[in-house]
Amino acid sequence: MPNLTEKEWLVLGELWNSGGAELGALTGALRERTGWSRNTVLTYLTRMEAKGLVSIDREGYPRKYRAALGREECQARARDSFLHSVYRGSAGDLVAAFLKERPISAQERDALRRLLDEMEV
Amino acid sequence: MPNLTEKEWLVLGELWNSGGAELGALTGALRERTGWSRNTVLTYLTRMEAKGLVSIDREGYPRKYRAALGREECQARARDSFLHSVYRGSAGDLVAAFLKERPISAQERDALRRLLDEMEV
DNA sequence: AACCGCCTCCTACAGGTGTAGTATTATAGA
DNA sequence: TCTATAATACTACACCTGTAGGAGGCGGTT
Repeated sequence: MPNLTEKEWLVLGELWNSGGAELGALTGALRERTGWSRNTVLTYLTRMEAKGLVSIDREGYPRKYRAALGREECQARARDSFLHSVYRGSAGDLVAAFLKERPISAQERDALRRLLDEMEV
Repeated sequence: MPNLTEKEWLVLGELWNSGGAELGALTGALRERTGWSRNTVLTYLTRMEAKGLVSIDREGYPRKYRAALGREECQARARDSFLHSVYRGSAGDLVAAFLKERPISAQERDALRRLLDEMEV
């Protein structure tokens, strides 16, 4: 499974949010961010099925389209590829860069501190 | 400038490391990770010049090939795109996911704590 | 039964990416 | 100066991606 494209993340994002949808609903949900025609959405779905990213339930009409992989799993793959391509494997540099650039909330800071403490052990 | 591909990161990585190189040296440096022929490397270089990623110094022969953008700059773009596509903008989630998965060294942990403390202000 | 609107299938097509082969040119060494 | 070798230029080609259009099927409404 190669990396997902930006558009594929959009499609999967809607499928994860909705837990699966029919074409019309999905096209509607994607309209704002993409402006895609129904046919374009359908092309994505069928191509993504061939890649094992989407599963199409062909019982019933209209079909039901679902994400074939979990969000976590896809994120994990994407992290790995990003870490290696962009930061040559240095997770510390990567995390520092994100933290420096994107101010995060106090709660998130605390959560991260707790995370660091747990790692201590 | 669209996102860099994995291979483009490899090419730029060598150019950043070496500070610029001639074709033979670059092909050699990439050989282990890619196995590319000289021609393939050259194709990357000329296409990447067209995209503004590489600058070709045509004074002298052989040419000198250099990265046209800084590593930091490219990483920043990549971070942004990754953050939005994969974590829908939630830097906290993203950082937590990297930390959970990749154990980092004690020094890095301390560095991150200091970073979090600085952010406090 | 006919029609309308959605759904699905099939087809298309341009531009990008990965990976060279071939032809030509420049250079350095014999 | 002739020549092997490296560098460059030009061309190729298959597969992927983005983005549909057209034709026909299905089901609910008159």
